[in-house]
Amino acid sequence: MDVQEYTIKNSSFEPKHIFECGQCFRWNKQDDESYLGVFENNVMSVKKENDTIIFRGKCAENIQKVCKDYFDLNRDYEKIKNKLSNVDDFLKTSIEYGHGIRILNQDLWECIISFIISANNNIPRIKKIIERISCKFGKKIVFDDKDYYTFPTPEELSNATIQDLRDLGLGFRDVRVYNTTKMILEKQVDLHRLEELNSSEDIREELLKLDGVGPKVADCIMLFSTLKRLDVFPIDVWVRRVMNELYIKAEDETKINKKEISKIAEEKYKNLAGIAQQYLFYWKREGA
DNA sequence: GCGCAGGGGGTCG
DNA sequence: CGACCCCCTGCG
Repeated sequence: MDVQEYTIKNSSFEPKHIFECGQCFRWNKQDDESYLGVFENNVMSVKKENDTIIFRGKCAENIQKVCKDYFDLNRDYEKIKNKLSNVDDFLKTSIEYGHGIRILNQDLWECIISFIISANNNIPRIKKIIERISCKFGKKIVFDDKDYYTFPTPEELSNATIQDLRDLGLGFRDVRVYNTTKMILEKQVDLHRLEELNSSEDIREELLKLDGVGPKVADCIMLFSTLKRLDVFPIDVWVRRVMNELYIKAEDETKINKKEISKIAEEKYKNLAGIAQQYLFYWKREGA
């Protein structure tokens, strides 16, 4: 397909907030402040000019449909923000700071592998590893005379040996990615069935079977992928830090029980805990 | 500038 | 609870 364009006006859409709140790894800021990314079989540029969002890209389907799905455009974030702002002033402040955040509907498989790679790792390196995996095992898409590469399908990634993965810089995560790819390909964990499960607990239980997927990674996968479990509350070092500062105030935050944090999140944020997490995370990491 | 510790979106045994 | 591969970052 050719290059397509689509524009919208939306008060809850800020490219910087969306792409730098830590949910995705393949969007990069360009010189003109736009963001360029590859997702599924699409390459896209997203630019905000005044109050208009301009999407321009090479898409496998109609760009409007692609954007609505991926950017979660049918969800009313104004309503969500109003609701969460009433919880307390901390959250209200963080929402004002990251008012343009949206939780993307990312490909489940890509999310699984990406967050396995994120374990005990830093973001610049995570991004580079994912880029190298895509270049080596994904499919090429040409956009504006430049080459881009899709994230490989399970079949495509199954061509990688453990040594291939090690050479791409995965470190000790090579075996985890290798095993998980195999498990998914052999349907020891069936991703299609996962989409049909109702309770987050049931989904988490399945995801935890995958090598390299622990509680934190499982929660990220559930929140940031098409599984869209907005009720889960991934707890990493940053969230632990901010929750301690705001509510718990323990001397040594590393000693806080995760259950204590989960309980507070559930009580305060209820079924929107995951979105609240993103506002808090972004606020803490970027700003305050 | 360069070299060297410190530590990172956690998970596993 | 310690190790884990790599390398990104900060400081001397």
